[in-house]
Amino acid sequence: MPEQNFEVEHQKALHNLKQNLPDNQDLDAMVNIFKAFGDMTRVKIILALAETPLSVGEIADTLDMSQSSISHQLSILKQLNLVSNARRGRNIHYRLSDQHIITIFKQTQEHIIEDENDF
Amino acid sequence: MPEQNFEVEHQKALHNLKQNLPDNQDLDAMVNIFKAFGDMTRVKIILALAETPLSVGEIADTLDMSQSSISHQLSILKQLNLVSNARRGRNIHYRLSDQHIITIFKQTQEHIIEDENDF
DNA sequence: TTTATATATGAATGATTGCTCATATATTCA
DNA sequence: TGAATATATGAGCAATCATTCATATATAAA
Repeated sequence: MPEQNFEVEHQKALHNLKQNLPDNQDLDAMVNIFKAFGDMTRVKIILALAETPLSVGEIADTLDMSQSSISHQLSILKQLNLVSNARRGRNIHYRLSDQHIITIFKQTQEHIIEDENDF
Repeated sequence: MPEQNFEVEHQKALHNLKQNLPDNQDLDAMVNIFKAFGDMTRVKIILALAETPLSVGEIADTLDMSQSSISHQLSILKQLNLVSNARRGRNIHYRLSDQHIITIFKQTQEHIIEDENDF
């Protein structure tokens, strides 16, 4: 009876899930990063910074958005350690903190592409 | 003058960025997926489904949340093709659509872990 | 067919969020 | 030092969102 075997395995997995509920605190950090990625402005900022470090003004100019708006978003990205900044002359240049970010984006693109092929 | 060289390269990159603005339509799909990942309930659902397919009721029970709430969230995940479903007896079982999702989560965990090591 | 069970769905609501506007802070230049 | 420039920040507002509650739908069991 393979059908019953499946059911037994399923019940075991279900029981394990209830015991091993994923830790809220660890997941929180992940959820916050995904929240940061879940906004078009921030994604565009990240993609721009993937090409070259940029000042706040350059980003605002490139994305055709207000300085204030960009500054607000950068402070969110900075708080999450997704970007870092340093003064350069009279500007402040931002850069990506690490390359994982781009890997995550690429991985997501692949999911989307596979999806499109389903039709 | 390496300093000026840097500046020239930077100006080139900046100019390219303005011409090659990332395509809104493509990015939209990505942003929507990240939005889906940017919620604790949905992340927990996904992590649970990574272990085994589950019915709506089983998910609600495992996460200790209302059936309605879980059902609403599942419909969001389904619309994005992140999960699929199929009737099994009197229940409806949900499963992850593809394994990319877990890869993305793991990649994000690695970013977080590297971050913690900075202190 | 009637009843029970599982899931889906729509409206309402409180909370979160992204932008704008005004203004504060900080650094450079004259 | 004083003026100009670049960035940051706080309050306010409209829009989005996650949950709840009530109820509809659909399948299975009796």
